[in-house]
Amino acid sequence: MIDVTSKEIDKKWQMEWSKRKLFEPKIDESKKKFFITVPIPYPSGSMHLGHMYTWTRADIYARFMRMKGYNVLFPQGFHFTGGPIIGISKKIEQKDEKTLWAFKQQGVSDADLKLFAKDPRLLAEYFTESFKSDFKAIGMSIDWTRTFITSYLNEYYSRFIEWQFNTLRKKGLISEGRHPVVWCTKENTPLGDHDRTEGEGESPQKFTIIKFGCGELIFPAATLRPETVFGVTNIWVNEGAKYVVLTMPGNEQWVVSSDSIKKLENQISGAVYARDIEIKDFVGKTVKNPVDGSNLPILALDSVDSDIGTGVVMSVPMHAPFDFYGIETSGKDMGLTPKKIIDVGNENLIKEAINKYGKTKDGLKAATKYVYKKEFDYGIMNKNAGPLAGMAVKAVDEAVSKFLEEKNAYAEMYELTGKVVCRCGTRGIVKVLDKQWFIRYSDKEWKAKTRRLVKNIKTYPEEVSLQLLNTIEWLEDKAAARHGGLGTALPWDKDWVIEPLSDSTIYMAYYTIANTISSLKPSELTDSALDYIFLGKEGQENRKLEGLRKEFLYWYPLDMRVSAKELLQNHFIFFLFNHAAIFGEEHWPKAIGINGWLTVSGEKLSKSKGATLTIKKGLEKYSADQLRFIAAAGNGMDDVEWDPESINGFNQRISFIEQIIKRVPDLHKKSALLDAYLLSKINDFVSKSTESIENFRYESAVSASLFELTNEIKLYLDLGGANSEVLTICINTFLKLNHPFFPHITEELNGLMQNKELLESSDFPVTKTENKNEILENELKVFTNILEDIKTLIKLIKTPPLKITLSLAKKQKFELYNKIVAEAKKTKNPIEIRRVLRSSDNLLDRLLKNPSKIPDRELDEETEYLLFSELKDQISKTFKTNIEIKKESTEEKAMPGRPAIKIES
RNA sequence: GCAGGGGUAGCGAAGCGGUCAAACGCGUAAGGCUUAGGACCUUAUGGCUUAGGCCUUCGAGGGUUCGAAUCCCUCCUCCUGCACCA
Repeated sequence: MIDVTSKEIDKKWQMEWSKRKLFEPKIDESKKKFFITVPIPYPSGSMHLGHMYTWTRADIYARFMRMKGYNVLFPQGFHFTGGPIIGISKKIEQKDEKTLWAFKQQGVSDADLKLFAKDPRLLAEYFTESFKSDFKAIGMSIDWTRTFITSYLNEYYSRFIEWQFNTLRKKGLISEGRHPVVWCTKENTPLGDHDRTEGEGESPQKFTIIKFGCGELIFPAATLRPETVFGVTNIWVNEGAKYVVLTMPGNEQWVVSSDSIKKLENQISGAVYARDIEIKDFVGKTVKNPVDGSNLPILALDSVDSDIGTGVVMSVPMHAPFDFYGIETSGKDMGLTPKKIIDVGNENLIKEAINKYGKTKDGLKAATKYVYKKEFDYGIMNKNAGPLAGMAVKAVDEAVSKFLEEKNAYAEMYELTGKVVCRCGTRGIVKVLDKQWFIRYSDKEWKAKTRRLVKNIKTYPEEVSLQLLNTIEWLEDKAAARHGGLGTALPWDKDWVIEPLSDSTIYMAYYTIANTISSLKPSELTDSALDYIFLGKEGQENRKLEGLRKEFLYWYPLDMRVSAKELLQNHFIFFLFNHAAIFGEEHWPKAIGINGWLTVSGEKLSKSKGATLTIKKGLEKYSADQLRFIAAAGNGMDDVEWDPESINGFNQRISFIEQIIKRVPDLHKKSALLDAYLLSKINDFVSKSTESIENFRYESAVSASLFELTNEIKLYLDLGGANSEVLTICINTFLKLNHPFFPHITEELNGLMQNKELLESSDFPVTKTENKNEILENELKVFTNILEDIKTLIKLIKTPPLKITLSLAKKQKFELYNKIVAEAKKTKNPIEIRRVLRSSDNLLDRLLKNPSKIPDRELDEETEYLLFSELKDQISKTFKTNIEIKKESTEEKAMPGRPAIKIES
């Protein structure tokens, strides 16, 4: 018996493939090429089952295409670019317990940890090697001659990235500008989601500042709804808060809450603290409304949050519940006259909202949300709104800022959508980075080009394409560089390092030359040399570059890129954009395959969670193929649950096949119809399996090739089939169909079959239409149904049967039956069928009685009879009794596909 | 909030207008084999029946159709992404 969990078998075949260099393809003009990749992983920890899920999916495709006769390239590099490796190294140095625990879980020794603390590069290299050995151990058919790492640690790669950015810049797709980021003022770094203890997902939101003059001073009110300035009645401040004066560009003196100093200083260059003021002194004074020059009182209101915006708020009671309520309480006796400036077809919107949600803080918040949404969606500016009158609120944005600018009353600032706290404990703010390099993904022409690319790409599953197109719509400029972290410096501004999502967009092209590039010195890899290799720009031809150019032309474009869904709207979209910008249309990628996440007992495998389910640990318990059975867990983008118990099913099928292989030489019985049936039926599994693999539906593929196919062989044997020729065909088909999924064990069984050729070098099975016999398949189904029926009947009778008579329906009945079938293939509407057939036969009534059970499978009287006759002895044996098969029976109950059963006991 | 994808038996997962009580797998139960366990084999696994039958289900509620898990509308709920983070 083969030990299914054996690692020996894994190693044996891995060595065999490697010895024959089956995964190190060379240019071969006689073969069609197929180039497939998975995004480069970041080697900051061990590979876990979640990784394996994705890579196995790619490997299966690679092996499948290889068997289909393609010259397949499946390379794998590693991403060193970014901050975390350095961060982790630091944490180890600081002896952070969580980090140390996670690495010890992964089997890292204390000595190695010491090295990691000293040099982050050693950490990355350690896990690169760890990934590589895991990839090998689970049988990835990767070409390791083309592996590489990114960042300045690889001069060749850095040159490649410099070339990419120079090229983008020449095309006008790089720009310099201002950019708001969430920022920690203590650590002086941007706060990504992962750097926060609170406020994940919160982002900068633009506020308009409207400047209200008060003598020499300005009260800047921050608002999300500048159009309501036409309905402003007063200004709110919070008497309990501290206020200060800031000197702004143009020597303006702004009165703002002290909480907003840092924000404004970080956002508006030139903003400087001038002095403290006592806000109480201003309550009761007036400011000028920039819109019409009218005087508005400054009033105090407790609910004004000095921490949001500037701490100065304009009050628009008819359109803001807080203000409405504020006027009712604090501004009662001021004689203010609220003005309505937006019509939504409901005069009492604001009152109703407040009544509905209540006057508590939360109630007013909800009411605000409600009112804002209604007014934004349906509101029209009315005649009180000056130059905006008649415009939809939705469309008013540009006009209002222009209007305010003309009055010199406009400024802007950013506020967070919610509270953010850095890991260091500091409250996060929005900072506007003045000089930042962007990739201009907002560029209209570029978007159009990328849209065209996406429309021509094949995606699995199909919905991915829609998602990509939608992402193109909202995508904005992306900051492409930062300070610190590993990477490649911007070629024209060496202070900046190109950030990780931007230096990993076109490296698939680099694979094509990664194995031969060392024939050059990095310095020989000039922009014009790269222009020649990748873009075919003339003038740089020389013998050394010729070979690289050839490699690129042979392997590119990329035929398939595989990954999990979380990369879709970031990495993938950039990958597509950059290809559209840099490469000729003939080198645009062809297809994308996206999968969901692997969950284990309902939880997804993240880096921290994955620490306990590493490949290494998996391999202690299971063989590579048993683990690869993971890939059979799902079909589309949904998350899939991996149940280790299901491996039992895999083991069973493998040992079943092994047993059959051992028995085959002794089986020499021929059964005309049964043999023909199996050869016909096997086509179903070949086509289902092929189609499913092609569409990345591995669940379905394995279901067909591993389970349904063996079930069919079982049935064949149970019915007395014993033809070694037929079984040999079946087993060979089984091995080939399953080889992409379970390459090791199938090679082993293939050896047991004494086949000379490795499966890895064999052809993938194709359907043999000449063997297809649908009527026979239908009739066999009839037969197995009858067996079931007899079984239940015998159970009912409770005494052993003496004789069973099976009476087959008359030929005329079959004819009418098949007429119905022919009609049912067009429509199953019983009224229609009846109209066409117009027979008074009561068989018609019976068959059409239940519309959902109208037969649609063709049957044949002769075949039915021959099949039952051929298998007659088998029935006798099963039920230990005599069987009589009657043809052309007058038995009323006998129906086509449903012989009448008579049991004598 | 915006965009995309889901919600089917104890679990995983097919089906995407008509033999659907629901493929396939796991699990569970009974029986066989075995000294025993495991493995393996057989049978069962929505309900009610018991001469090959019927009924009810596919997140909830409506609608279209001779016919809907499948198409349309509303709602509930879960997953993913939303950018300087790999």
